[in-house]
Amino acid sequence: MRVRFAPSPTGELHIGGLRTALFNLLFARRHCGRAILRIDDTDRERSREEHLMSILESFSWLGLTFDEGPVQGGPYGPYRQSERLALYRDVLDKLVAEGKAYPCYCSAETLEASRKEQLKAGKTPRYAGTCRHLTPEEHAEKDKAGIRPVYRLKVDREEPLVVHDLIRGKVVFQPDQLDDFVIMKSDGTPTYHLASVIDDALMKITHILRAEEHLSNTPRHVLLFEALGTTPPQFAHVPMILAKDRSKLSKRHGATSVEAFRDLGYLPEALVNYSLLLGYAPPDDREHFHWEELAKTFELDRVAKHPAVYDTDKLRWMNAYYMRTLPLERIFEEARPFLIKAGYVDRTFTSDDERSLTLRRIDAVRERVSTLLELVDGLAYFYRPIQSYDEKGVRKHFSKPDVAAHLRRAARDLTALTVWDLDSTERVFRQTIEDLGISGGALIHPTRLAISGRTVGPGLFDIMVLLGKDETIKRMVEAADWIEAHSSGERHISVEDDAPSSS
RNA sequence: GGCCCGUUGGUGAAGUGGCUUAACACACCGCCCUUUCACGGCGGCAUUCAGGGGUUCGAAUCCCCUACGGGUCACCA
Repeated sequence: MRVRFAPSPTGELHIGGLRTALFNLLFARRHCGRAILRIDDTDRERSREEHLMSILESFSWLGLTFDEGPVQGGPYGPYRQSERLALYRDVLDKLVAEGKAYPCYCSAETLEASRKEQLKAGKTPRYAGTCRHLTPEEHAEKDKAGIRPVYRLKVDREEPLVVHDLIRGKVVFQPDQLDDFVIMKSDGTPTYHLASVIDDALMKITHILRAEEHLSNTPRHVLLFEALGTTPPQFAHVPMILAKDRSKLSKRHGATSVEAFRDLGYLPEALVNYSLLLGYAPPDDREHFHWEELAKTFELDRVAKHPAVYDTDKLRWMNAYYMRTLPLERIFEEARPFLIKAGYVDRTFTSDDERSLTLRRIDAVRERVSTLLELVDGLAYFYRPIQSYDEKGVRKHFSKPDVAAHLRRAARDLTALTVWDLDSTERVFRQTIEDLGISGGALIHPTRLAISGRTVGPGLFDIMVLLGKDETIKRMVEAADWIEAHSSGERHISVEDDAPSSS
């Protein structure tokens, strides 16, 4: 059992491509077969080396590996079609010699005109077969005139062509829909149809799992396999992925490639796991799993026939799950480039202490964010002075009469501490609250705002410990200064007091 | 326009003739937990399976038609 995923390097790895690749990998694992990665780069104009690199990098980042492919090689290489061009020529020559293919000199304009006409008449555009019966003399004449021909496959099918799709069931195509299609372009490179079929045959592919957009191409491929004297493999066409408005997912909908989601701070585990939930229903209610785990029970008949809408809300939820459950080191590894970019950490840590402190800070913040980008944001106040205090927080927590004094008092009490940990900070802080005779919230909330600038975040004492004694006290005093500086003049804002006030 | 595929809630979906007064998850709305946020827990959210006809004792599940959505008709893959 052999399957292949065959992207063309004309762009980054698309989110739909990822899922198709995943299904191939799953299917191969399930049946102890081999998964092949093949690069279909016969389009000289649009194929780019950088895109190939980007696709390979995406797979490696996702932790997905194929059994054979351009990087690891294999017995059926090379795995880039651009390196197999001679092969296709040989096959074409053979087809021509056998009378199964012929050169066509029709101009693009003529063909286009004919196509338009047929379309207008409500018919399926088909090639008229003009060049089919050209004599050798006429060939020579055209060649001499410098016309570079394309080659077409001679199609004489009269019976309906039936495809037994493993996902869709029986699909019938009528012979009047088929025509002599182009298999070799005038520049000597094969069309997708030719190259793909030759390689699938040569690479002994047994099952083709690909996107639904290829369903209509399948009859052509079956015809080619037959012309080659090979039995066609089995086909399975997976449904497409749509955007929220039910149209085809495109750039205007935001991120559509693996790379783009990576830049937005999504984790490979989440991207892969979520992709698997689209158009596929695991046998049980579990939603979190590694793809290799799902492979154990993977069945094509559980793949949906209808397209699915990509729901980034659910992706976020999935990502948040992995943010808080993956090993801390894993999160750190993925967060690192983001932290460096933000300037919070160096490429190389100056000390182990600094590294472990960063790890602890990440651990405190990660369970309340959904993406790595949000993680970086949630870490900001540990690495940067406070830019501003949350506005709503100021109204709510900085406007009460004695806050500044309370903050100073708490700062002073904390200064006495020699051991700066969770227990001691909380003990002293609670004592201050008691001494002041106020409610816990009346001091906790202003302090949180003072040292983080925010009203939300990890537990207050966690923040204190992770921020360090000096910085904590400094920020409390600064906040007290700030409050006093901003409370002069008209300061009769009556604030809705939800915390029971002092006695 | 021809051909092909599809249609269960805002979204992903379970469901393959009676066990369904349609699972589960995301989102949303309440409540609880909590110094905040998040996590977690509990509850609410489709009188109905695009619409209409049939078949059947019985249909979301089988058949037909209509509507809608998508794919494809390239010297792109």
